[in-house]
Amino acid sequence: MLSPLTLRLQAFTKLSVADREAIDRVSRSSVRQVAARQDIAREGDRPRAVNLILEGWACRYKSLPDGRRQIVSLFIPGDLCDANVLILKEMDHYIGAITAVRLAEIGREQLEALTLDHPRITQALWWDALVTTSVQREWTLNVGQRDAYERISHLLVEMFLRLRAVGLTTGNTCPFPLTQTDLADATGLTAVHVNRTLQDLRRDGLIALERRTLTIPDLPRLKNAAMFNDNYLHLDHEGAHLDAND
Amino acid sequence: MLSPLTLRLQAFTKLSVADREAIDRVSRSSVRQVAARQDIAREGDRPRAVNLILEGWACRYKSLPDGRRQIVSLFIPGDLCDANVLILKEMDHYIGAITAVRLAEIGREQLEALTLDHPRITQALWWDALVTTSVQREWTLNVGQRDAYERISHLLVEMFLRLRAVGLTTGNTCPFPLTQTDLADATGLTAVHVNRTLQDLRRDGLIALERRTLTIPDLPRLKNAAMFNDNYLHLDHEGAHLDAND
DNA sequence: CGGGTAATTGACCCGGGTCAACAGCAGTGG
DNA sequence: CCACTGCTGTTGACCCGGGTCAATTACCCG
Repeated sequence: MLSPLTLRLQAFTKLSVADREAIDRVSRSSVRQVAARQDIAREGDRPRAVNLILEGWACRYKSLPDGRRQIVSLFIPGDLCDANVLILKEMDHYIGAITAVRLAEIGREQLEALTLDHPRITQALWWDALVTTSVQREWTLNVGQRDAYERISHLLVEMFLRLRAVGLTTGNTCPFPLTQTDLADATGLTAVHVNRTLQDLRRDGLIALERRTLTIPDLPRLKNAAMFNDNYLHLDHEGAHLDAND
Repeated sequence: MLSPLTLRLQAFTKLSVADREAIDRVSRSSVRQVAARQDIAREGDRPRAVNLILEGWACRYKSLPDGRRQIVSLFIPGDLCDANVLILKEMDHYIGAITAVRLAEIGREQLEALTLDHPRITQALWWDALVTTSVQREWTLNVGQRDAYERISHLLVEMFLRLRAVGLTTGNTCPFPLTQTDLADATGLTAVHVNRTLQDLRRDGLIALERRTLTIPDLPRLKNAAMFNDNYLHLDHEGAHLDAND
């Protein structure tokens, strides 16, 4: 049973036993529990640590002075919410817990030790950072060009695939704790319209979504509706040439 | 006269003479000229080099199967269009020239040599990558939450500030080579609506824009209209503690 | 001067927003 | 066990920001 972070990084490269143990050690170091709907970090804070999500869902969000709010990223177990990798002086966004969250705070020294001793992990963390940015670009496309039906479909497919990559799906089902208001904030729609669009998706047999559980009866069909191209997730084991030989 | 990249990185940290010379050397290594409106890199390509823009404007864009197109980033002199820093296997987006562009292709070996010998540059490149991602998040917010008037204002302010940081403004004026169609693709609006909104901005005395030249008579007022918060550009010399001591 | 790209305008329409009421359900305390 | 509270989801009526379509009008460049 591998940790979610290990599973995630292995989408890029196979890690050695020593690599995996190092990750496990770091994951157990400084664990923090955050209640649902609480902020994990605030805009204006000085970044203190990289947060590794161990359990639960979180998000990155930004807001405008008049209260409009945009969720710009979602985090699931195995995701690093790089609090800007300790280079930037000040957070320019919030990180908030959606469900109750268990996370590991990885300090600067630990991170440096980890990367110094484990070049494959360093590479894998780079991969992780690049993929995160790539996802952010896809979100810009999503919000900028897709209509409501495509946009919500796209988000659902993305989360399903990301959850599957860390072993958190069961068949064609996965947990989906976002409220319709959250979905609205993530897609740039209103909660009312999200509600109506979800009903359309259900009517068309593309999804079932109830009690915070999402079922996708026919993934290719939903992908199609979303114009989903998974190249931006870079899940195809691209660092194979670096694989540990054990 | 410092190169745009040096100027840009100095927003983060002061570089030593040796650092600057190393950057200059790399900037002169493998220079390529691309005509306006040509692609610099294509989706599906294997990334070959990091492209450093020396002159002209370029953009990163993604498109949907039915032709809808989203410009997700703009590049000006001094910007690195990391072609995924050579870790990812395949480009998930296009890079296109807006004007004629002169760029330097920085290969893997050169990049490694540069960072190995110049730790301050390594830090500065990290800063650059983080800021790029931060800008991407702000674009998601922009397209997701701001209305047309705010959205276009925001883009204009951002580009003005970025140009100013690399010495390419003159007073309250800067070059602005985007067509209204480009602006539309970058903001998720239609060209028709961009046209009408620009007229509103002109009527309100917030901008003058003609012959590819932008003038901002009252920057604070335009910032205000855009709900612009420049924290996401991280231009405040945050790596001061690393400054070269010469 | 001709041809092509970019900007502009008008008429009309629609996806999605707004407002407001209400229903379902979980948790909480008595 | 029940009443209360508050969040989440749902629905209807109506409206508006921005899209669509199509026709002109600059403008640029060879």
